[in-house]
Amino acid sequence: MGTASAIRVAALELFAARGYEGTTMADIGAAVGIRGPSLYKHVASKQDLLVELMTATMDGLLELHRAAVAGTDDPVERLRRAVDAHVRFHARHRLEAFVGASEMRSLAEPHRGTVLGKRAEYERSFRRLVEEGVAAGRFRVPSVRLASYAILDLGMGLATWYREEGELSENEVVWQQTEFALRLVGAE
Amino acid sequence: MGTASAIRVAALELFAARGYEGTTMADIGAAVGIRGPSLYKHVASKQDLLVELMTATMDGLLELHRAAVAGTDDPVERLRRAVDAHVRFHARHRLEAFVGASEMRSLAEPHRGTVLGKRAEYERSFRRLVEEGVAAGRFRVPSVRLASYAILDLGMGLATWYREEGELSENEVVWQQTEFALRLVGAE
DNA sequence: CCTACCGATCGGTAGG
DNA sequence: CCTACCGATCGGTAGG
Repeated sequence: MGTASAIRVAALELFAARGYEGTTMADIGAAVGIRGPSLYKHVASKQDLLVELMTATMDGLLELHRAAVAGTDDPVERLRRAVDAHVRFHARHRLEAFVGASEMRSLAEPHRGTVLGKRAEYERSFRRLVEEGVAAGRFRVPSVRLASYAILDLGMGLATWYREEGELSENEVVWQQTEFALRLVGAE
Repeated sequence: MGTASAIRVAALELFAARGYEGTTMADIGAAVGIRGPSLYKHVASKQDLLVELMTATMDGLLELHRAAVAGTDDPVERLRRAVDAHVRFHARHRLEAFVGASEMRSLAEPHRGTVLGKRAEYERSFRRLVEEGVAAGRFRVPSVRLASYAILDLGMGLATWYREEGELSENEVVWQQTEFALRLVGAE
């Protein structure tokens, strides 16, 4: 692993544990065995570390999402695959998801706007999946918007309590959350 | 409204918008029309503002929860009332819930341990409600723990996207989320 | 990759 | 409730 990527990993863990404002460049340097000022040979700034982390996270999530829903036309199966990708991503990238949700305020413009735009696009896509299922008579929900928020919240919440060392394997959690999502929309 | 409570309101809004570390005592003072140092006539420290905010939030949530489940023995109705209280609290106290979830790391010991203990107690109580329903044959869930986490996550997520000015009233959101929770546990 | 350092900012205190 | 100020800390630069 190169120094630059070791720095990114250290920054992610520290941002998650202490927050962006609570993390110093000296902290990040110490985590990879160098002094704070030496970091500037590898990264442009502390803010740049946050920008890269948050945009890469949203890009990765969107890419997985598009691949997941591209394979089939059946509304139930499309939602199932989208939830699978959503939950799996949040289980595998807990820290990224947590930082992404809690450090939006530390992200400067114009990057903040970019990330918010991608997040809105992701939400719209999920809403469309629920709409398709309703239109096809396969889902029954009181509100499409609330149902899609609820499904997204299942995955985001997971990022706060899931632990790799826990008693539940990733596949078990993914399966159960997918089941919850399908129950939630009244899938038939 | 007294100065002390105006200060608490301002601190809550600023902690939610900029984070605890990103908020200065001068910011809080400016929000109530005084200078930073003058705050110390009303509060002990910046940390004390966070401690009061987070403990009061968890105490309020626990109190509402206990009152909600005390009125009936029917498992379905008990869960319905608990979810109602949970969702309503998170709709009415969005900022408190958001700060409570994102600023745990800024809370110093021993208060951090106290708040974590209360949160664990709250989670256990919800888990027990789901267990009761399963034991009575009224719920069908693959995992009691995951189902209760999922229900709790519905309310916590709401704190990030709910807006009082939005198109959905508090009662509508509460009703729909309660419906989602009951679907989630396969209530009969 | 380091030390030395700059300019700015912070929480909190002194003293009125 | 204020100004003046302390001691500490921060992100980033200079210069090697």
